[in-house]
Amino acid sequence: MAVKIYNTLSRSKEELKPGNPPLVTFYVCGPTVYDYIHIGNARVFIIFDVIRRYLQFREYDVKLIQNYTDIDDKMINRANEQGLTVKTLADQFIRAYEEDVSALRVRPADIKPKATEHIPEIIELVERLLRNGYAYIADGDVYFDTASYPQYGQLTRQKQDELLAGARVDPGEKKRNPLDFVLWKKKKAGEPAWDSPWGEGRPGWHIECSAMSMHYLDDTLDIHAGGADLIFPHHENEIAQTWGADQRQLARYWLHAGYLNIEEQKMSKSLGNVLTVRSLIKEHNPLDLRFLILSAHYRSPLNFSDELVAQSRSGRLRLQEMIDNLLSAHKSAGDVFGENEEVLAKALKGAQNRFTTAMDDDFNTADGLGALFDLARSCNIYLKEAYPYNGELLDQVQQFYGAVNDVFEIIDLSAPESLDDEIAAKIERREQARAEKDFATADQIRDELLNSGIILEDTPHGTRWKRK
RNA sequence: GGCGACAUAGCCAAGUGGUAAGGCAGAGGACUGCAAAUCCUCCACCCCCGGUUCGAAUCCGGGUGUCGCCUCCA
Repeated sequence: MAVKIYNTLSRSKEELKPGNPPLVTFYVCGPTVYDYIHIGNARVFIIFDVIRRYLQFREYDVKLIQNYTDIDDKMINRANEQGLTVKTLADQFIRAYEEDVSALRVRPADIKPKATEHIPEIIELVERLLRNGYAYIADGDVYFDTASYPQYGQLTRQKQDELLAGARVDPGEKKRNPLDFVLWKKKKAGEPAWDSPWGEGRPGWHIECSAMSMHYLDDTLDIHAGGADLIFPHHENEIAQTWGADQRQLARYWLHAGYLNIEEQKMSKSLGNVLTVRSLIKEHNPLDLRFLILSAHYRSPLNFSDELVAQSRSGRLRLQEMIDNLLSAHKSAGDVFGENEEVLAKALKGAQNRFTTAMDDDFNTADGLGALFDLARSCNIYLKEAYPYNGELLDQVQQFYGAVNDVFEIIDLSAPESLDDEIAAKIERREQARAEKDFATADQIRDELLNSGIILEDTPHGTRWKRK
């Protein structure tokens, strides 16, 4: 069995065949750090985080690069608005990005390059493009000459003349052809700039990803990923640049995450419905947000609303509850192995297979979740029917959820904390009262504990507690 | 105008030829001193019309609808 991924370039699912297995080189287009990230951005970073983790689960050695775009028009405009230097703005929002994304349990990339720290590589790449005849200089700007690259449009699946129909040239640009795009932008007054063979200026947006991925990985990338809106022009342009420089493809597999809508509407500033991660994590558990994002296939459009977060939370808590029960069941585990154990062992095996099959098939996280819920039911039945429990089997189930959670990270697997003596004594006293059928006292203690955030649940095998 | 995606129960959603996973919500029941949790049962003629096939949610054709890209955008 192999991992299959949908390649935007071929518009079909392909078996993942990395250039140098078990290494998988993986480049994700990172944020332009001019503002806080929103939930749409978060979807992209979460899903590629999960894909990265799944590849690791499948024992690939993943090397993840994710850049920061810290110089471009948006950066300059925002810095001017706020009276900051571009550098200060970038530092501020790189920090904010890292805080937000870490709250969402997205693990940091292995390499996090910044455009401004790779100007020499960018200049070198532009020079190569000029040398190879894929670019031209126009009054201090350098443009990629799309006419010199007949395959231009391959990722978008559009012929150049078709693309041309909607293209537009900004006043002040000196392109030969509307499809041409800027590689190096001549300095305007008050803008940050670097010296180059073509005079002072700064890199165009698309060139940085090509330059940095070529710098850190001198071979074709295995996977290049980003949001669906990056297909054109960003990724199309990256492909063209890399080919122009080296006559090779930038990446083998192109992955694109679908859009996230807010209440059925596109998120946009004009609609005023941009939801930042920063504000969302104040009211929602980040694990609920992860669960919501994983509940749909990553290429499908996904809607976002408070109701959907609530649905996700209820479902997620069902898994969390089961895990909590599982952890506390260990206390009374033995080593009997009978019919109940057989049933659960079989369910475990089924879930393991189904999870891997689902995820192997272009990262079908929704089906993967289905596998987790099916097993959860089997576990609940086991915990109800079989007693004493089989410790080894419980371990195996727990390990599976641990491994899977290492990919999805939607539940909290930390060992139950211990109670302080005072509370433990209260629980003890309540047990005593219940044994004597003094339910008034028992209920009073339960209420007391509830007020201090402890929920009690009576099971046939003793009383369990959990935090509210 | 060009290119493309999608349409499955109240809601979310999987399922690419063999009589519809899973979750949320809802109804009934079991368990419980009560509660919580849990379990059991119930809840879909897969947008429409044709076609291919022994057999289609799944393939083909034609509709209808929603959305996206072609312009900065995750």
